[in-house]
Amino acid sequence: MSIADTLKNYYEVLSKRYGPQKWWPADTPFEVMLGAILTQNTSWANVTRALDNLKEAGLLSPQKLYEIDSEQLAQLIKPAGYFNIKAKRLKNLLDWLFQNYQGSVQQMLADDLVRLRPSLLTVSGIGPETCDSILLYAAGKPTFVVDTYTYRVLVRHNLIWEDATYDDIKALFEDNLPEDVALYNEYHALLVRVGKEYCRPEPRHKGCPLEPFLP
DNA sequence: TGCCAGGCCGGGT
DNA sequence: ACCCGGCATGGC
Repeated sequence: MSIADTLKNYYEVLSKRYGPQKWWPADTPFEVMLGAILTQNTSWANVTRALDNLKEAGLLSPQKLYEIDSEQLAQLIKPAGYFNIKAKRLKNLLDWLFQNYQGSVQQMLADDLVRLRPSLLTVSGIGPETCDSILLYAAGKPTFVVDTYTYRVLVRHNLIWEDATYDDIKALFEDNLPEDVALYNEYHALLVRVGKEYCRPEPRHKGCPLEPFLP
């Protein structure tokens, strides 16, 4: 069976087992952007507290966050952890948004993926996963998001070697699936879902069968 | 109680 | 080109 068929079958099995995942959990594209940084190596429950603080303070707008000072921002996002560094990273993102798009999320969303991605990756604090999360879930661009669960699930199925890079894994999906935003959206969410349940950090489960994928 | 969570950076080899 | 320590809160 081809890789394309295998990936398609994985998707079907996961989709039938878990149903629609309804990602990304946010009200606006801008909120997705903030959440993408806040959730770096952090549980989503802690991120929602930080976002609630910002929402209560009436700061869920580019202009407001651009104007607030980093120390004050850090205190508000404290529940998300790494609050000092994440406050700076949010500021870096806002600086980028104002320098390139006059602070307009709508302008940014309208830009092309091929221009947007390299540009966003120059922002300090935005690595490949955060970048692709913003592009897929906020901007609706066809770019596959890879995360630690994606890696673990694929390794467990011997679909990649342990030394596979982010770009290797991203290309595996993009080269073997139709370029479909809705599919990329749901597939990543499902990989996170199954990964949380079955793929604890190695080597604890090394060699264990990944039950949802068994015939 | 320690381990883990929807990573990334910067300095050292 | 890798490798690793640091960053930090909250749940189980």
